Amino acid sequence: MTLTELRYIVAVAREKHFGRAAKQCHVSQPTLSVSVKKLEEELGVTIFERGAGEITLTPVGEQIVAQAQRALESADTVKTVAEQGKDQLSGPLRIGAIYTIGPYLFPDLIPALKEVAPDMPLVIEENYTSVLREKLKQGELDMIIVALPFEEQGIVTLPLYEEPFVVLLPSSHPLTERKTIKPEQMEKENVLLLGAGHCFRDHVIEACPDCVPKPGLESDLQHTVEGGSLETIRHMVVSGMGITVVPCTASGADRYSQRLIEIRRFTRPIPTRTVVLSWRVSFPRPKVIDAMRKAVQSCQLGCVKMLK
Amino acid sequence: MTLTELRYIVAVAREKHFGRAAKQCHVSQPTLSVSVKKLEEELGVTIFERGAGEITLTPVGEQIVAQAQRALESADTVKTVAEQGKDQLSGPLRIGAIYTIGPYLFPDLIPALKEVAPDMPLVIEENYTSVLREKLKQGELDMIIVALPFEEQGIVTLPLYEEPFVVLLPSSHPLTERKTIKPEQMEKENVLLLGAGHCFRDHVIEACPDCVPKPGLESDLQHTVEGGSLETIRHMVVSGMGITVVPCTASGADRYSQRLIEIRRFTRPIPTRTVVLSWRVSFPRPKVIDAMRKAVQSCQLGCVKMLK
DNA sequence: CTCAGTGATAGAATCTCTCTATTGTCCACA
DNA sequence: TGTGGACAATAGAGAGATTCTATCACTGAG
Repeated sequence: MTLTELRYIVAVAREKHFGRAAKQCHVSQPTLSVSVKKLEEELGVTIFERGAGEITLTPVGEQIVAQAQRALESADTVKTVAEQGKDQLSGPLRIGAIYTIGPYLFPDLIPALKEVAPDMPLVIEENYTSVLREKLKQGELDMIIVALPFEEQGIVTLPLYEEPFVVLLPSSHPLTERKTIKPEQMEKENVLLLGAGHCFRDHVIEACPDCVPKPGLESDLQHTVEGGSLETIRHMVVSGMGITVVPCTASGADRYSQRLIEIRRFTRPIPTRTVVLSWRVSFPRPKVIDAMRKAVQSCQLGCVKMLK
Repeated sequence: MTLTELRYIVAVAREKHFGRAAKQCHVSQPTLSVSVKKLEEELGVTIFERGAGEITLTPVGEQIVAQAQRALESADTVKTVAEQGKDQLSGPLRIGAIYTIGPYLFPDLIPALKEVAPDMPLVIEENYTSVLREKLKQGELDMIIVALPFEEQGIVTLPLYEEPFVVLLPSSHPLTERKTIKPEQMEKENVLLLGAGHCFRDHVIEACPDCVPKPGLESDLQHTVEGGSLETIRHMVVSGMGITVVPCTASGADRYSQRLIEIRRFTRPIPTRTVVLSWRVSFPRPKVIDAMRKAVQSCQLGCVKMLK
């Protein structure tokens, strides 16, 4: 049984005439005759009574044609669904970002995305790079926003922007005297760090190798804030427990009074991280990628340098 | 788009694996790959994301597969409907009979039919041969029961039984003295006849040509009972208005007391009529024909001679 | 770095579908 | 009683689609 055959019997039932039905189906009359007969044989039922005069439907035939119409309708709906869903910007999109990007990017990014793709529901997740990497590969996430280095087979990575790091100091800290800070000047400071797993921890260690104790070495200063977030660390800076380094978007420049916390840029060369967008090579919605790029570029991140 | 393609995508969506899906569909894996791709191209959307690991459904793909399942179900229902309707003895059957048969045959025939085909609704009609003939040809009736002669192109005629004619006399009539009656003995009698159009009128005229006035000839006796039925005529016989000839099944032998009406057989050769069953050669329910024959033969018509 | 697993691709064989041409019936008209 | 027209069925050929086997390309594991 094929959809074509069903179309044929519906046409014959409507026209009660093989010739006219054939014309409507854009096929020849023999084609119709043969197809209808074939279907009748397959079903084991006579659908039409071909008499001298008009063609009539048998009692079974009537039921069959009615059901055939329903089936054709269902099949047509498949096309409709496809047509409606053709818009790649309509299905849900699952985005992930690392902890040190999400809270500072999403508030700008999500409205921007809603602008270019208003019908695309967004599912947001924040996590470690390693977790995001796996979820992306497994198809549990469609796109992730992480920081370089990030290499993965079958994953495409597109640089979005370069983000300078800044130093956060308590207002009373001696270093506030300086306009820009060199990593070496922080050597003796208690530099608060995120826990292991946060890639930004590694970035900071790379930027000021001497600010933190060497692995395995004991230290009386508690540098690492396990399970903490940049926000936690900032609060700790405010309360004088140390200084820290954060990506500029996390500086909270717009949220804190200068009386509590001071922000200082690094002396050139300024340490930065490159924020990238990644997706599976097989991800089949190129328009979504484009929309995402546009949305990121339209974000007012101020301190960052948009790429491309 | 074909039902096969829909089956394929449903299988792939279920198995999330082309190889296993191919096995389930009893085709090779390339067949599936090509078919799915073809459908995707036709619909203009990507249904599956073929990544490194498991195959996943795109948002559109999920909707499409769901709708495809519904379409397949509808198509399957066509088969179910056909299967259920295969029983030729289940659809309604429209039977016609002439006025001089219906009232005497149906009371026996209908219960007999219900016996062999309990699920076949019956639609009954009584009319003149000419009307039944047209309705049969037009497909408004499926089978008719008439008396010979009955010839028609495209119509099959099967003799059912031979029915002798009998004479009905008022109890006081001189002819009641005789055990059997010869047509010539009725020459002077007022023989009551059905109106034109009733084939039985012609049968009687053929049986006793001399009992009725020649066409065009005036007669002081009113022979023809226009618009009447055999029942009307019998009542007229009872009330002494004349005698008549009826088919034996219409003699009412079982319903009238002998004090009111007398029944006499004809002297041999007994005039008879042959009652036949007719249907269009194209009528597609042979089992119904068989059921009808069986039902007629099981009727307790007493006086008639069943054929074959 | 090789091997197993998986989906895509290529080319050939087969099957199916559709077409044109024709036949067979029925019916209307003369 | 033919005769022509309308209509569906049938026959045979050609085109197109489907499916197969064999192979390739890619990924991930040991």
